[in-house]
Amino acid sequence: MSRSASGYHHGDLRRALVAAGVTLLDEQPPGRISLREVAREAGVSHAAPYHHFGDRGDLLKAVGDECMRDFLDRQESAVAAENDPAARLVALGEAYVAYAADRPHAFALIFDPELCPPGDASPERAPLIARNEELLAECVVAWLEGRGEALTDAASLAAALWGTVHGLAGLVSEGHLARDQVMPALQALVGDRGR
Amino acid sequence: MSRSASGYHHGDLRRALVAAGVTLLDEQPPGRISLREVAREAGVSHAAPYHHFGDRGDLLKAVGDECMRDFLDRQESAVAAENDPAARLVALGEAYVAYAADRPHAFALIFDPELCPPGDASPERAPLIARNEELLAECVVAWLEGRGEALTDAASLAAALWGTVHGLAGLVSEGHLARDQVMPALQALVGDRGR
DNA sequence: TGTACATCAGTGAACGCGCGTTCACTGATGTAC
DNA sequence: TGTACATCAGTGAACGCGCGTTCACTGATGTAC
Repeated sequence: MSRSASGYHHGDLRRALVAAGVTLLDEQPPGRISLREVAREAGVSHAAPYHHFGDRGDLLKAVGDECMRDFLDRQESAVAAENDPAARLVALGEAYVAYAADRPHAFALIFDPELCPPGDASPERAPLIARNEELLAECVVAWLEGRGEALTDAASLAAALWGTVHGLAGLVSEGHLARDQVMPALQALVGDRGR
Repeated sequence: MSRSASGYHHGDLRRALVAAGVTLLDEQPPGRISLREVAREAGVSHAAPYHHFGDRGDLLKAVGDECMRDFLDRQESAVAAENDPAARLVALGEAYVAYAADRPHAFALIFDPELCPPGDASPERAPLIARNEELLAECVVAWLEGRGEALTDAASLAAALWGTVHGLAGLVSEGHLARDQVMPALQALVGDRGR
């Protein structure tokens, strides 16, 4: 069996390195994670990663892709767990903010314009980004329909609400807002206020 | 005249170093700005800053304070230029986003939890933060009053709208949203939609 | 007005450090015969 | 089944770099007499 569990030499070092990077993000901001430290965490020499990634930037991009996958999965699950359109929208926001609060450095990496420039997303990542925008748009449209409102500004409203959840996520993960202020804030905006 | 224009030795190196730091933020993210580079930019030896700041962190905090001052000033001016409550609120948001778009690295420094931890703001900075939150709260309350709405959730709504402008600012400065999508987004949220 | 002295902002050499990257190598694996 | 060979993932030494910080110093300024 040529591709057994412990595979060629290491098994699947590429995957192990990405996992090590994700682990390191528990403790440190992405800008401070070095290629050498990732290799150390994976139990491998500091030159080994060069057999799987072009350079430090490529490695961190792959780590960012992995985080993005997780981030999107959590939003999908949260939305799927609710039926009412307003509740689905709020659930998406809550999941978005919860990820940033739980994994602030992973969240920072996903949106870091230097390490993960949105301009040239990898072929792995581009569909995840597209799907995330689609998911939000679906939630916003369903919510407007449920309220019997016109869909004229749906796109602008989706942009504004993306801003809201993104900003609340940033403020919480940066320590400017307490996590328990988030739900009331979302409810105040999406709730019955402007019936 | 003992405290003349070119003062003691350098004049006012402390101020010059902060200004140099602000200049460097035009080109580089805060995490990559070194104390040595700031000294170089100010035309002084790399040991000189230690006569004015305890370490690199203190220097960057002072740079962050200066940026915060500028950031707040722009919001104050934008709000003062409008009379209608809704227009004032939108103007605040626009100024907030415009700052992030024009000076993304300065914006990042202001909110960087490592370099400018919100927990221990300097005596210079704390009142600026307080004033900024007050300014936003004033605008939200006036806007609600103008619409004849109750002020019950004013605080939560202010938090949500802070999230919105903060998030739009982040998304624009990180390259996920085009700047010209911001005004329509703000209008869609604050405009007449939910009359 | 002149002189001796104290102050202290800025200098430049030096330190130790971790980093990204390169490179010749090694040795385990898979393949051909 | 056994042997010779090719492949290539991982190694460890080495490189040059910029960094933060320390330290003895220097020299211009301000002050006391």
